[in-house]
Amino acid sequence: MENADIESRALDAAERLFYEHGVQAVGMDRVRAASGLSLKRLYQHFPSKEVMVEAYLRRRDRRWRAALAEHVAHRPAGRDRVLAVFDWLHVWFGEPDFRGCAFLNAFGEMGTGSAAVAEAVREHKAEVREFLLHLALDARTEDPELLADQLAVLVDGAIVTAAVTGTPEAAHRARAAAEALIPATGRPWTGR
Amino acid sequence: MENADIESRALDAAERLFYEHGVQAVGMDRVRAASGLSLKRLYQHFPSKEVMVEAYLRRRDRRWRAALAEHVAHRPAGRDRVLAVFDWLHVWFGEPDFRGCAFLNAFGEMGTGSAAVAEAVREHKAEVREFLLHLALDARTEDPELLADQLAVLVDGAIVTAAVTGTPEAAHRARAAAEALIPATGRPWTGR
DNA sequence: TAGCCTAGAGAACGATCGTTCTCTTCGCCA
DNA sequence: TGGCGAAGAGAACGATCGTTCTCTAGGCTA
Repeated sequence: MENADIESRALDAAERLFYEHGVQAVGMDRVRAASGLSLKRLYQHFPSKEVMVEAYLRRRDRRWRAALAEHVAHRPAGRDRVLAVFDWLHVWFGEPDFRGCAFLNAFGEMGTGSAAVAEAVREHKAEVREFLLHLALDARTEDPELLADQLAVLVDGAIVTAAVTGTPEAAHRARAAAEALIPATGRPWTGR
Repeated sequence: MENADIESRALDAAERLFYEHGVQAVGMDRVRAASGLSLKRLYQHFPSKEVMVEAYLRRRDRRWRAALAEHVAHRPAGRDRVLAVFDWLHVWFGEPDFRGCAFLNAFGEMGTGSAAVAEAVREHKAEVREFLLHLALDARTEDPELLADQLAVLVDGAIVTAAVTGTPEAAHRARAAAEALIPATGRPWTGR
């Protein structure tokens, strides 16, 4: 078996378990059972649980942002594309295994205990904010930096609200708020 | 020693430890050492760790909402009072021991593992949303229910963003977003 | 003062944690 | 075919988890 296959299998199991139950609640033996790999092999590729958690978060970050980017790319650049972020969130919130933000959950658990995990979470949030900044720039808004920060707050707020309430409605509320933050000119990308 | 004193001492230690390090990362023996109480006494008042965690969350909920309400009560009812919520958040975010939302952190850790904890978190968020609804009603806004939902999203978004970034700036961004959501009439509470 | 009852501290329990080690099995090359 | 090296499963390690139990010390009553 290839190294990449092994790591993929391990992270598939780790992601499912860590995301559903939390990191601390899942032991390495449970990852072993779910992945079908031996403990020895797991520790060959991830020298400690902390490394595995970090790898889980970094892979999820790439996939999560890629899925979001892929979704909004289908809309024309500008205001619509910004709002499409919240449509994508709404779909995600409705998935049966949705359990909030994996990064915020991990940060809450291990933020003070693991610098590596905390850094991975910070980087994820910074990347998302960067992505939102690009959308804000494309929409030719007055203050793209401010809008990016505000969108980031709305996105995270919607995620945690949806997780706690158990309904995807927060995405619609956040979308409506975002609409109020973006000047609704007819063709915002042409300048004025 | 009175029962109330014992529970207070226990919860003081539990709150400090659980909030700083997370619930799962802190053992009962650590609560015992920090509180100066015996393990036996702790279990007399809290028959299990889960009960203690729930008590910690419920007491923190009361104090947190009381502190917020006390702060905004100093502003005149209406738009200013809504925005004062974010000023209070900014002060909170700047405190050295700020580590995000105790409820969201606990929910991420034990949301699927403890129904009692999950319920306490849901109730806290519902109470906060109810408080925001009262502010929205006092501000005579067009759609108070929608505004309350949006403010709740902004509040939670600001909290988690401040926790991850380590700066209180998110409160200002959320406040600016809230300003855009509230029609800036001269005296909004008079109707129009 | 003698005996009893409560409550204290913390040792100990079984389970499980992250991690390591042993022991067996299997495939490869001379 | 016989011997060797790598890799498999899972037992075992010490630590720590939540929880319970033991043992001792002290205050109250007769």
